[in-house]
Amino acid sequence: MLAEQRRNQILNILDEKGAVTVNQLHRQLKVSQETIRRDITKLASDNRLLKTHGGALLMDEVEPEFEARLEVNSEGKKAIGIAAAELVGDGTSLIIDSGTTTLCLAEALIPRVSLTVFTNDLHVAGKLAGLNNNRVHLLGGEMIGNEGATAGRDTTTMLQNYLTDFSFIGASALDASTLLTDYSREIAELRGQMLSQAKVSVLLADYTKFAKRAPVRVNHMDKLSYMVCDEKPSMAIAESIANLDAELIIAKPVSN
Amino acid sequence: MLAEQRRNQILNILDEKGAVTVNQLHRQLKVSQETIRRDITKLASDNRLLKTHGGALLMDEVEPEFEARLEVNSEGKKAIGIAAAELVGDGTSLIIDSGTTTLCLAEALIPRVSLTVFTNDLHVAGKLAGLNNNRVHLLGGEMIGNEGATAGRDTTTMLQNYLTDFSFIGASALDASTLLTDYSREIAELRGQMLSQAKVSVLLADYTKFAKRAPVRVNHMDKLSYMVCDEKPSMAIAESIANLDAELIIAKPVSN
DNA sequence: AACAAAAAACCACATAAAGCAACATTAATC
DNA sequence: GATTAATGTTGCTTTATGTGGTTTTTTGTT
Repeated sequence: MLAEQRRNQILNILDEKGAVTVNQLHRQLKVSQETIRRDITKLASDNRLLKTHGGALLMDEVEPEFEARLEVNSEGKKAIGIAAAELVGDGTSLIIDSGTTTLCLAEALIPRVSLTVFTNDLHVAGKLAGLNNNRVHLLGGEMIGNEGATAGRDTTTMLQNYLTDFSFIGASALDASTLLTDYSREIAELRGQMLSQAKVSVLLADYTKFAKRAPVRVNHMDKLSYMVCDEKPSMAIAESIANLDAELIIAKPVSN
Repeated sequence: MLAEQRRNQILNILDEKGAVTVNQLHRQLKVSQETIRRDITKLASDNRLLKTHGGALLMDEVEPEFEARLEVNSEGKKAIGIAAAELVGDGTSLIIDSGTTTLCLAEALIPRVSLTVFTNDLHVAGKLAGLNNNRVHLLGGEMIGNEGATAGRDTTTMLQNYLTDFSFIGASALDASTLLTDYSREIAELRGQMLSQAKVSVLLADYTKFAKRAPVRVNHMDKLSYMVCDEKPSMAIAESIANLDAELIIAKPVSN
């Protein structure tokens, strides 16, 4: 039997049963367990099924875009969120950028009371609005793709009116020489402005963003006070951050 | 049985019953209590359920308030949304107000392409953004309560910059003499402005809003072109609408 | 409020199953 | 026949689960 044929058969069996084990397939298809594993790994990498310990499951249809991204290093992001939240006291004012890491920060800020929050992220806004006497302001503007966030001229214009105690910005790519960069001009400009509108500016970057570079540079990096990450960055990056007079905080992984 | 499969089953059982104990699952799924506990811990860390002493609970769904309100006359609101959407062609520009009725409109607008949308409702924005070449602009401003919407000075200021083909506004209360009224100044002002920033303005009001009065009046009602509702309103209201030179559209209930 | 008993949760360890990686073997392709 | 891709084998590592003992929470009773 052809390998590809066998993989199709795996999918068929899976469709019927909803779940299969490696052993089941090994017996039924008369190939070694290793081969079955390799098949499952391949099918999973093509998003045809869900690989799990011992076998595979049918994919349950979920919005892959946002959900999947949330899963990328979610432990690290949680840790960063918790560490960054420790900087924030009750009653302070914050700018919070869009993204999954900043969403973890928002999650960690739930216990705080009387926060004044400005954000361009719908999920962040939803998480903190109507809670503990918080005042949450959503930065208007054009919705960008499927991110659940706004950016653009309206966004930066509205942000100009507000000066806060803290700003927390996310990262798309960070390298030692160009520092922070982004894939779109709108987001890069917004982040640059967020940096310059707060007394204390904090960059949240998990290690998956290190040593990458995107086309548009983020300005005002000299306003940075802290960078929070989940792993020690390279010597070069650490030095660049130190040169900005910013303090590096390595978040300890959460134990759960 | 696969571990992951078992976890899914836990969620299914939980969905039915709303709450489960460790012992119950232990007996039903034939694994040790400790394993059940580990499953529950894992599921809880993924935010799939709420871990408690002795078992687990269903996560309280997003804002019960909002969900509950969505249920009030949802059939009527759906019908209104579909009828109102028929006014809208591809490529047009719209202002869409916040609320459950306007969310039904957004739902009904999903098949349209190349819309330019301005809205202060996060759910509406999320529903139409990143779809069919639409451009969706979120009106910034302060988040009001748990509504998932913005209002206030920033919102009206931003709205001022935009003139559209249509505006669709919701209703809190509608009676024959004062016409449209609201419970907060911010929302009343926003709705008034929405009315005056579009060529064609449409009021969406299901029958539960009829013959009610709230403290703050909505201005610019003379700009109204259509009112869409799910039941014939009283003679008095119909007359008031007619006096505004607006056309009354009674939406036919959807059959499903 | 203080206490005791029962239930549940937690922890550390043991074991079995599954996964992984390197290498060997076979089959297919040129 | 040489090269490459696919499969199988083997030894080691990781994960999942159960067990027994200890600690914490809950609950009922003074």
